[in-house]
Amino acid sequence: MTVRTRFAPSPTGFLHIGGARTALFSWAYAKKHGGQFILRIEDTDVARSTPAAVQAIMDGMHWLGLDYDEGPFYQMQRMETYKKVLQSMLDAGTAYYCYSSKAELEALREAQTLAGEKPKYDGKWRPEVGKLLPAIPADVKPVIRFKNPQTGVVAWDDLVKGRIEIANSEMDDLIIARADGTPTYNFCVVVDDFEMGITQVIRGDDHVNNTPRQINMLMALGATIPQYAHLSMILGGDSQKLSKRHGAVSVMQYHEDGYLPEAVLNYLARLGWSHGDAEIFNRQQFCEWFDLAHITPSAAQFNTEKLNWLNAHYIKEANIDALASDITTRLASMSIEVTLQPKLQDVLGLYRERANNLNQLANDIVYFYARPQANVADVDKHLTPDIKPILLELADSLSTIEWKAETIHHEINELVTKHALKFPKIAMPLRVILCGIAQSPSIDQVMALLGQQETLARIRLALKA
RNA sequence: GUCCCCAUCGUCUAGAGGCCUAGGACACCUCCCUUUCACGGAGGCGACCGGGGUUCGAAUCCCCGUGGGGUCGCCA
Repeated sequence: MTVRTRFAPSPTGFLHIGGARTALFSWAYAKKHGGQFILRIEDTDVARSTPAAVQAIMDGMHWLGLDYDEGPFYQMQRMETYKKVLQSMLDAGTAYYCYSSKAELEALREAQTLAGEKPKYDGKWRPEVGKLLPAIPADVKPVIRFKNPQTGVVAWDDLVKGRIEIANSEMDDLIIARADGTPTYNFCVVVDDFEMGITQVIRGDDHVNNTPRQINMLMALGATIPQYAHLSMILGGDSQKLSKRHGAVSVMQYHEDGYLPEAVLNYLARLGWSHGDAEIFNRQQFCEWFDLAHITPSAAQFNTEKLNWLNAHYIKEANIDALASDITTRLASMSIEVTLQPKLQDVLGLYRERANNLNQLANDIVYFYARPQANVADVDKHLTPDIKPILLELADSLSTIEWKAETIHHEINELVTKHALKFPKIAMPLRVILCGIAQSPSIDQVMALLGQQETLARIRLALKA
């Protein structure tokens, strides 16, 4: 049987880190087994679903490179199917109409909670042999409930958590169609997973409690039960649950924040899954290695430091032209236009090893394309009066040499020797003048890239002030 | 409260009864490299939640406790 997995988000917001990981694992599992990965949009909550959210989810998946083989399927476009199945269950007696009103149900719940009981539907309208049902109230539109078995247990071997058993007595008859006739989540999932031939349901931990109900419905429909794998949740850096209100951000936010998709993907893969001591692996390698057996059943805390480390790695590895293109965009958003000289690729060659973030990288190299505002503290510390004449001397000698890092280095060394100084005594003020701050790569290489004319101009301008 | 799930360094994790004096990675600390800051290299610090069992032997299996989380919607 070919593997078929799905990612089934509800379009009520962006694709956040937890959803992205669920999608990633489902996708990888399908890839690993040569199967199909299906995208299904669960939009039956009409009030909260938006097209913008659908787009945001697809954007996030695209950025991470999670392509789907089928879909997107929209549940709202599958109403006919659901209605048909609903009717068949009604006919088969595995579902029934319930005329308890919302208010009635609410009162029931309240009373049960007050009595310290687990809130459950009381089965008022559940048909039983020999049971007399109440008179149908004229003013209530009925919902449809699934007739859940009342005895025995539902069990499945969760691919992540192992065997899970839940007693049917713990469950009540859930509503599968609202009073307006529209089907509800648990029902749609069951019908879709069945009809789409899903073989492995890989989803969040929060669905564990839905699983026995879904299995019961699947059985009522005579369907084969898929395998289930429940992924534990991702916690924020403060070990608190990630939610819209607390720390959950769109995966696209990571793009904006200067992360490479390769880094985010690698990081997410390693969060709750492992392959021995492997830490760094690309998309393809991950697909080859991925298995459900090595997923951790416990929750994992998000750690930005490690993401940064991976990001640094992928920045070093990135194709230089692709990197240049990305950085050009980021510089443009700072109103910095990249000129032909110095060549951005060369500048990045000098700087990429020092960066763990694309925004930081862009920010660090701005001075190549715009004269920097020198940091005052650095000026005071390094551009001391005694060094100014020597720098002027340097500017003069530099004006006649062949412009290469080696020759520049040679000239500085000459001066260092002549005045019996240490190299940094000259290098540091040069950094301040040329870069605006006292930290930079090798100063001769910086000068070589910056160009003779611009370098000398900046030095002379600074000394005049 | 109910039911369900989870529990190894600060964090992510390896670990399928002896290979564990518990391994790797991030972070942190020290040293080296060095022209500053990074990068890189070499070291270091640092954990099996507690208690009972089972076993010749338990991080690993079982039970209890504790702690954390999820769930109990005409939301998904």
